[in-house]
Parts: sequence; structure tokens; C-alpha cells
Amino acid sequence: MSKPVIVGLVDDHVLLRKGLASLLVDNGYPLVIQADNGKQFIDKLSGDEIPNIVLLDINMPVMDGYATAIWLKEHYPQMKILALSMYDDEHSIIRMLRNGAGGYILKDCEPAELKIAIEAILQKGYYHNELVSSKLIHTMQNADNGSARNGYPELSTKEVKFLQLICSEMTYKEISAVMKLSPRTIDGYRDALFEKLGIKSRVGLVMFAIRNHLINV
Amino acid sequence: MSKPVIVGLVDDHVLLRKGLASLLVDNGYPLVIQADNGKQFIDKLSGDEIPNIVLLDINMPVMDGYATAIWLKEHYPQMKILALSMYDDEHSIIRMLRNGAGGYILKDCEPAELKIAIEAILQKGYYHNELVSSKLIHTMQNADNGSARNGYPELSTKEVKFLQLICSEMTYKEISAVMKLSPRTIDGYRDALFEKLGIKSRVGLVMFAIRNHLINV
DNA sequence: GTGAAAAAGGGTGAAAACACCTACTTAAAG
DNA sequence: CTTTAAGTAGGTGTTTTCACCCTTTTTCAC
Repeated sequence: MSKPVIVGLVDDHVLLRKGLASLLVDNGYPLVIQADNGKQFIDKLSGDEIPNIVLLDINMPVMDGYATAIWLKEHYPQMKILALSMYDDEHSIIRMLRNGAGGYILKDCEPAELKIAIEAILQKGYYHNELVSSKLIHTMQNADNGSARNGYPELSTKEVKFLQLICSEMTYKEISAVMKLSPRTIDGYRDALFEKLGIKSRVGLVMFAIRNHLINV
Repeated sequence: MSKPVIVGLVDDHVLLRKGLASLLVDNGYPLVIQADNGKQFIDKLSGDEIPNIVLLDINMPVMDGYATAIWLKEHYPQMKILALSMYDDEHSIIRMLRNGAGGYILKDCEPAELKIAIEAILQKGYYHNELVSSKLIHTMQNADNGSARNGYPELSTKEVKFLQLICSEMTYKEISAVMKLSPRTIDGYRDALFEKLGIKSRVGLVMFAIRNHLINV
């Protein structure tokens, strides 16, 4: 054994986090730095106890897993990231991997797999299980015909904003006022999204936004 | 100390469950019976090690927390139930309490609260924290003017079915065909729901259905 | 600067969604 | 047996959504 491994653990569900911390301690990782969200975790990094690896939840208040991963890769590029999520959808997986995660495991996996994943990431820098591989392959196969690394076509900032506003009871006219754009332009956004995503109605766009976690329900 | 307490733990998120089990053991509850879902838990009850209290997750595959609570109250009425969920919405809370839960805590609560809750339920049979109390009061205050124990007005089976179909790209006409009713009747369903729920558009109904877990996203 | 591409803005008409009002049928409640 | 309430169904008209055509402005590479 060389230096002891320090594990970061970022999750807003306190019971899960403390329970997981207890598991980690039992499995030979006595040094666990916990945080409620990305922001709080970053604030704890000022000392000299810098984690070698961080288990990062995606859905958190204040600062979520996506943003945290980007920040960590920027400021602590040597720190390994293992994404930890409830969701097994392509979008979330691909996005976390793009943002610098070395692996992605589900919250309903076996503790044994967690241990294997941690060891793999510490040694090889990555851990790709069945789940991640299948999604990666699927994304790659669709990457040439327009789909990008998200599992669906690239969306602009304004399109995302539009998709979020669409999930309200506002009419397109009211949305155009909020976005300070002409109603016609909004019309164009909608038609472009219909075309890109193969959707035919506003309700379809709403469901797309929800399924891809573009809004918080 | 009298007889040792046996704790049941039903949750499909393996990491959370095993972590929580570890926490429970550390806190003086060495006897924990774990299960992935309600069905599996029921199957484990044949022996003579019957839990005094069960920590029951709501969202699980195969057999969820609602159904499990009802079954337990029917077959093991002496077993205490503590609902354990990620969601703090009125609907879920009220429904679990109606189904026999003695308490309801969130997955992001502190372990200390969990312990307090377990002790209270074992001794008094119930544990009502701030969260539960406020939702209970709100429900009671609205109970006279139409709102029922769900936190929103009672919905008929067909209305629920309608709300589920509304979350698709079908037009009302197509929905009427699926439900074998006149388009006018469907129109009436929509208007009645608008009125009852204070909603003004189809998108609003879609969001309502999702927020109240009437459909799986 | 020029030319291509992307973003924004526009018109018209059909279909869908929404508002409001009435009527019949059935089943429970008086 | 009548009254009420709930479920079903219809008529009419307005607003919103959607489809398909187009032009202007902005951006950016060359």
C-alpha cells in the first residue's frame, strides 16, 4: 500500500451519503470527504486533503454534477470522477462522461461493483461497465446522421430556454415576450425542434424536455 | 432492554439500502432484513424473524411502497411502517399515511432524525415531523371544499386514464377513439379538470400528471 | 468587402385546443 | 316517486397551434 486513498462523496441525500460513507469505511476507504452539493464540496477543497477520487451525484441543488465535474476538471485535473446516478438514460451518461467522469454507475448497483469501479478508476483512470458501453456504442452509431454526443441533436442555449418555457401554461406569444423575440421566431424554434427531434406537438416537446431533465419537475 | 428490535429495509437502490443497513447496525439495530421490493420482502416473512418496524421506500419495481403498506397492514397489522422517500409532495405523504405508515421521512434527512423516528414509532406507533404535520394540516384545511385526502380533488379512474393519454402526441379526437367515448365527452373531461385543478391548458395537465406521478417518465 | 450560412421575422390557412351553453340518460338520494 | 348529481354528448365561436410558403438581418469565413 502506498498513500491512503481519499474519497470525495457528493450527494444531497444525507441518508444515502452517510450510509455510503459507512460502506466505504468498511471497505477500506477510511478517509471520506462528504458534501451536500458541488459548491459545498469545492469549498472544502482548500485544505491539503485533496481526494484522489470523487463519487459525484448528478441531481443536486445549488450546483449539480455536470457543473461540478467541469469545474473539477478545470481546477483539479488529476482528481478522478465517478458519476453516481439514479438514471440510466443515455443523455445523462454521455454528458457526464463528456464532462470528465471516468465512469458512471447507478445507485442500485451492488456495493461490489462500486468497489471494482473505484479501484479501476484509481488505477486505469476509467471504468466502463456494460451499461456505459452500450450507451456509448449506441451514441457512436448515431453520431454520423446528425445526432451528437448527447444522444439527440445539439441544442442551442435559446432552444433549451425555449423548451423550458414551453413546459408552462404560457402561449407562444407570451413566451416570445419573455424571450424578447418575435412570435414568428418562436414559431421557427418550435418547427426546428419538431424537425430535429421527430416530434409533432407541443406536448411532445414538453415530454422530451422532462425525459431529458431539461427542467426540474 | 427487552427483546432485540428487528428492522426491515425495503428499497431497490442497493447502494442506499446497504449503506443504510450499515448505519442501522452502527446505531444499535444489528438485525436488518433487506429486500429489493415489496414482493421480495413479503416472501422473506415466512420465517419467525418478523421485523418490528420496516423502512419502506415508495418507488420500487414489481411492488411499490403503497401496495406493500396495504398488504402489511392486512397480514401483519402489528408491524410498524416508516415511509422513506425522495419526494416531499403532499400526495405521496398523505397516501402512505392512509395506507398505514406511522411516519414519513425523506432520504435527505439526517441519520439522527431517522433514529428518532424509529424510536418514536416503536414506542408511540407514530412519528410526525414538521414536514408531515404541515402537509396534514394543509390537507385537512382543504378537505371540506372538495379536496380529498390526496392533496388534490378526487379523480375518477377515467380521468386518470385521460390524464395519462394526454401526455402523448395524440389529439383529443384520437384520445376519444382510444377511450371509446365521444370527442365532446373528452372535451368535458378536460374542462372539468381545468376547473377542478385550476389549470388553463393541456400542457398544464401534462405537468400535473407528471408532478403527481400519474405517469412514468 | 463578398458570399454563404445562420438567426430572426413574416403571411396565410387549416387543424386543434379552448370557452360557454344546452340536453339526455342513468343512478343514487330525498 | 321525484329530485339531484354525475356521466355522456352535442352546437358554436374564438384563440392557439401547426404547416408551408417567404424575406430581412446578422454573423462569420474567405
